[in-house]
Amino acid sequence: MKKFQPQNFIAQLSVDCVIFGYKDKKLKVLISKIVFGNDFWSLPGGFILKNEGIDDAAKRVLQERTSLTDIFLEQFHVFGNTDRSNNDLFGKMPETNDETFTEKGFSKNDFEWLSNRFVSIGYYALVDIDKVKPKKGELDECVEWVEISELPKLIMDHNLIAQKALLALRQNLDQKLIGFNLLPDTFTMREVQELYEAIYDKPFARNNFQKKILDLGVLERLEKKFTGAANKAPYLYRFLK
Amino acid sequence: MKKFQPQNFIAQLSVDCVIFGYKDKKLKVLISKIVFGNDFWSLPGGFILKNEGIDDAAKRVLQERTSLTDIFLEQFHVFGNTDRSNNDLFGKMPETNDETFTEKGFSKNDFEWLSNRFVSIGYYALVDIDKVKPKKGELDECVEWVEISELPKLIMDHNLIAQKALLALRQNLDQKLIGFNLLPDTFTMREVQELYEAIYDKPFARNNFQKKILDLGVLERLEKKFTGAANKAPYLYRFLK
DNA sequence: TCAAAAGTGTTCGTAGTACACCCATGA
DNA sequence: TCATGGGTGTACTACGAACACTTTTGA
Repeated sequence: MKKFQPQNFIAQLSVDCVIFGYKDKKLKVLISKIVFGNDFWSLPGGFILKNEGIDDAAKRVLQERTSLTDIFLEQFHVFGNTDRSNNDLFGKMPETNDETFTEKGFSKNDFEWLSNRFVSIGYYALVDIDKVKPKKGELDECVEWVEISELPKLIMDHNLIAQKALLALRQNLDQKLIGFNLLPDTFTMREVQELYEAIYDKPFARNNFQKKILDLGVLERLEKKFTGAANKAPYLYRFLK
Repeated sequence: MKKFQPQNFIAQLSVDCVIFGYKDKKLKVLISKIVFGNDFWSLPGGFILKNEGIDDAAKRVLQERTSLTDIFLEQFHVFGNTDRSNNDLFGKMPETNDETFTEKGFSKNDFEWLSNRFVSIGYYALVDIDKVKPKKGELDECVEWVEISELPKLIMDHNLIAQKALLALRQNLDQKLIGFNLLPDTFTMREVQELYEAIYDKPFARNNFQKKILDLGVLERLEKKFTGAANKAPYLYRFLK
């Protein structure tokens, strides 16, 4: 079994990922409960190998949790306040509870390394939630999708990171046409609209929204989707390119 | 005299600043010739103290070069490819030319530290160029204002960093009203327009530009400025807040 | 025949663009 | 009186917002 080896990583520099998914008309974020302590939740994060690009490090973190390659991924902000340390969480642990961390294959040195102050590069990722089977990482107890508006208290400034990620997503959604990464391969116009409403947390006018999206010229209209409901069947669309 | 002490800094993490100034209708960037080697130019950069926020580190780098506090400053991108190292520049130097670096107060260890691979946080800053007396930093031979379109070859990916900074500046100019940081306290509308034209590298229609800027509601109209030229005297403006 | 939801068209107001005109200034 | 550059007004266009109307579907 592979062990966590801090000496392979750049010290005091980390990557934290805000992985967005969309389900049941809700925008969700993947969070993980960390393996030490009780009920500490965090964003999926990781460290950067000494000979690894930062984007590659983020991809590795994502792949570890989602098993997906080829994910839309973008850095959006660096968090570098001096109070960014896990000292409270990790630092005191060796004295208080020696057996819990040694039995999990971590040494005192590992804890000291982890309890340093870290500068963290924030990434956000957009995934088709149905293609993901969440998988826990090396330092995770478990991982879970949580609605963005119902995030629990996360460690350090991770709640702030998630908020900033949402703002970055909103800013880039229109100009970069990245929202379709959150949808399945085919979808109705209503589904696109509900996605946008979930992201911006505000309603859009149906007809104007349809016009705006179609005018982008990036959707292909496919056959109609008969839902069995007593109303006109909507078209299915596919994202081009 | 204070000596460069790598052990005080976070390893493999740096800050690079693109300091924008405006003069003679040209957008300029402050670059520095580094103290080692021949004719190696770089963006003003520095490192982050182990107990220093990243914004504070960038401020320190700026203050070192410009003697200004209270500068508009914003991170815009992290550069973290694996090929980001000064190995070519610093790594071979100890063997080839021992006396040049020791006489300047640097040790072999310093060079090894510097020749590592670095992840660098890019900041851009906007200053009133007339308020700046460029001052060289600890690792600088000299510093100089250079027109952005006439930058020489810089070390590593610093040319790319400067280009990305310009794009970030353009993106934020309108929505954040930051351009006035580049101008003196009072200015004419023509000067604002010429600044915008320098930044976007394209002409604007005079009347529409005036309307757009005044509609922002952030300028105060002062007395007229009589230049002695044979034409109507323009108003002077001041940026509010 | 009806309700529900989809698709499409029309109008209105605003913001940006292009064009035109007048004014102040000093030679 | 003239050239130069500054200030302002008007018409055209594009885009989004608000409103209205028609069509399809299965009960």
